[in-house]
Amino acid sequence: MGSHPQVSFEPRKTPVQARSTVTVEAIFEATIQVLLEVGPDRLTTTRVAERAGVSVGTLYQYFPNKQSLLFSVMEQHLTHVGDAMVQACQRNHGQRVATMVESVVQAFVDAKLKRSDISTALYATTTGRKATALMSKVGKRSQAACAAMLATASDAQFSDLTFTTFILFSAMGGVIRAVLEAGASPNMVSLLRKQLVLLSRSYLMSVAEPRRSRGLRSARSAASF
Amino acid sequence: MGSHPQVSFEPRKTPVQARSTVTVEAIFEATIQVLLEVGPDRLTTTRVAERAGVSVGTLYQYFPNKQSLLFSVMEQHLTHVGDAMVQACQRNHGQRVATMVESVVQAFVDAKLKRSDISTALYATTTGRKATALMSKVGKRSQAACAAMLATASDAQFSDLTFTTFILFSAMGGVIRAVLEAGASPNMVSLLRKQLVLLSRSYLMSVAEPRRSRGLRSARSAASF
Amino acid sequence: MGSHPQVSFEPRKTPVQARSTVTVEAIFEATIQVLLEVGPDRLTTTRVAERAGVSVGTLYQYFPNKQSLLFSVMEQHLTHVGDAMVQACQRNHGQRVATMVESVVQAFVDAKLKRSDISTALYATTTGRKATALMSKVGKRSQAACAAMLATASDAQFSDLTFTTFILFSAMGGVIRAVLEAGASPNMVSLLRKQLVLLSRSYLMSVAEPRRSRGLRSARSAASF
Amino acid sequence: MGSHPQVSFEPRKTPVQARSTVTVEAIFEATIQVLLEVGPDRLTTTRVAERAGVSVGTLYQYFPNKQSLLFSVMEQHLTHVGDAMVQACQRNHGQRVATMVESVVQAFVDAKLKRSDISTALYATTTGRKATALMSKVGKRSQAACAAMLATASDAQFSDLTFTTFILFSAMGGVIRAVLEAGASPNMVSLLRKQLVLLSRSYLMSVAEPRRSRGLRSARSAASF
DNA sequence: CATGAATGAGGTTTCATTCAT
DNA sequence: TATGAATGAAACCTCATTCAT
Repeated sequence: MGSHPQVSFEPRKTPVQARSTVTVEAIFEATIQVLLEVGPDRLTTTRVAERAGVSVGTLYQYFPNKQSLLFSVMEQHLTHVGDAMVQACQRNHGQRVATMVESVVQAFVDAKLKRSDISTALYATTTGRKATALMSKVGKRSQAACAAMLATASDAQFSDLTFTTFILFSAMGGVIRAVLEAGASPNMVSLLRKQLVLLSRSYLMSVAEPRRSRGLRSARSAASF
Repeated sequence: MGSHPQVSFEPRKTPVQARSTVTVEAIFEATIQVLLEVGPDRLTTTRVAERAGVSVGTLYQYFPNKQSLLFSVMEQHLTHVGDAMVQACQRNHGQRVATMVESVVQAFVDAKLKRSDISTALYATTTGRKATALMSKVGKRSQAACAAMLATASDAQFSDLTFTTFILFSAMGGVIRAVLEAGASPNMVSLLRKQLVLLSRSYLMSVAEPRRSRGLRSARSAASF
Repeated sequence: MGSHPQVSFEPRKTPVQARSTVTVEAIFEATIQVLLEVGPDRLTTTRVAERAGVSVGTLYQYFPNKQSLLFSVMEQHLTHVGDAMVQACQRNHGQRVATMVESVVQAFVDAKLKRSDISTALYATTTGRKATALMSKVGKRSQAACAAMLATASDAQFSDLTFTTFILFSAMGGVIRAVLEAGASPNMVSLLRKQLVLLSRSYLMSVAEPRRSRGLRSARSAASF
Repeated sequence: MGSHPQVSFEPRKTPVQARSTVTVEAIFEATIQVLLEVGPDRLTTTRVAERAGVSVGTLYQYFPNKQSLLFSVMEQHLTHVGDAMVQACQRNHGQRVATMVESVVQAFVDAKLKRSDISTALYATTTGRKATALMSKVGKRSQAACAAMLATASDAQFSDLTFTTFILFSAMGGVIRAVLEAGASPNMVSLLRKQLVLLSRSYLMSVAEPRRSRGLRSARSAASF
């Protein structure tokens, strides 16, 4: 069956000089704006260039084709989100599960909402093998960091963290997406945080085994909520 | 910000005659196939018609434009899934939460996986306000049915079921999507079912209040998993 | 080293219906005209379509790309010329060399000059591997026919006809090309014919061995220099 | 009919300084290479500059536009070939026709094959009035030199040398071109030389009148067929 | 003088949609 | 009603050329 073949993709030149960096940044920003304003179907390279205040030619100096532009924008955003997640996870090694969950959810929601326009714009762009692969790759990185963190939980232990974090992140991702697509109002957001914490914590606890080594009361009973 | 203006949309004629139904069905099927084979960007009405074994002209007899075709395909699929969900919910009024969860997850996974090709194909098409609106609308129907069901749970009661089911379905949707995009292998699927049950049950229990009226053991302690 | 990669090439649909044939013919003719008027560098598909009185879209229904259009025009012309040559050769089996030469030169000059505009136009298009390959292929056919004919000459025999006819045709081709590019006036043309006959006949006789079976004076000794 | 208008053309500055000469030479060489690697359609000034190890700007210091670059490359090559021919002709005044032919063919083949890559590359560039005119002009010079030489032949005399040499050179040119395009193998080349000698000599003898003053056997009667 | 980022006109190609047959 | 040839607006992308640094 099909595989939606696509083309090269590597950005054409890495902008080293100051002017170039500015240009590329403007193009990125313009892409988001156009995406939000007219939608992905009617996003044209000309429109993006126009909005960025450069000529099409300039755009094509940095991106070999339209796909690569969209891909780069996506990559940048996902990398930002991923970085935030990884850091949050690293900061919480050794904590109790509840604390971990709190931090990770916090980081996730913050990262997504900081530029919620970008997140929203990109949902419409998640097309094609490359995009899926990228999302998956970046997802894996966060999940791995999270798994590493959870392995150090002081009050629980897990048997298949790779799969568990995959489920966890997919679920969180689905929820955030739905909320953003519904148009997130501020108080919706605070509700969102709470629910994501509940969702994540209860799921993790339900798949956890109590940590026996400490000879204390079962971690499970500790999570007596 | 923008609003991605789109065009008319209603299917052009209701296929009452037998032949029409066959034709429309062939067009639907062809759409899915083309979507999977060449991707949404390169899906053309001509290609779909060709694959369906009719001429473009004929296609345009049943759908006023390309968008309406895609919209109809999506609608049909989502309606199928929605129906399955609603029925599953109706069948489980008055049951215990655990039973409800089991049934709903079962119905959801079955519906999505029965034609997982369609689900996958459509993820690539979820574009534009209309599509989002449709998804939201169909989602609401299922969520409402689910909420109605949960309200009758014999062992728990919930305070904000509208919001709770929204979160629940978003989470399940996110997980299924991730699994399908990762390429669902059969044993991945059975794992999926179990995890979705865990995820859903633990979340619901964590937001439930025990049903006091029946004077029985607290529902919460019942969820002692 | 390089190979000037090119793309597909097969004409897109074979025009079976009357209308289509007319359209394709118009496009061919328009191509020649544009080629002659503005030269190959400034030949654009839009211009060709315009001149042919159809829309660009129509042009692209029959030719997948610009190259394929030019290629087809070339192919048609070369095939015509080739056919003429082959027929001339077949008509002269068993004749004396002088007669053969006369006929072949006649056919060659006639074919090239009948639509000298096309010949001229195409010289500017002989670019890329495919084009060279086509010329070579069509050339080989004529050369083979000529070789077959010469093998039956009543007054001479040849040892390496493949190579001999290759040289012969290359030489004739070079001369015709030069004359056309110089802008062939009518009396230039009649001179051309005579010189080509001289050139061809003297070359052939100089590489011929006398046909011994007839027991007459050796043709070779006649070519004493 | 059309006239393929083109632009200015004179190289922008005569490279007197040593560095300039080196640069220009590098650009010439790069042009050939690019021509051979990607073909004339995809030859870009940027690519040539890159390959030459200079910036586009620099290239434009020496050539006012792309055409002029190609023209210059062609001119240089044709001038080389032409010089070689003229010298060969001058060295053979007063010789017998057979000797003359031998020398001229030798010079021609050597000149073309010394840088057969250039010859091949340029076949793809022979486009536009200017180019044709240049070829014609350089051709005329060689032909004139050859005519002058033939006029001094010790064993034959010719009535219309201008036309005769035109035919002769066109024929030789056609043959060399065909051989180069077929991909000249070394032993093909040696065959080529012999055949060109045969072709040229027999043609010249067939159009020659015997030189009566020397009272020898008539060359014409030898061409008895 | 050299550089190479920026320009933007213009070329190629696609594809939703119509309409005469 | 079905067909599919024709349409042409509009998208993508290239590349000769300039000019500020």
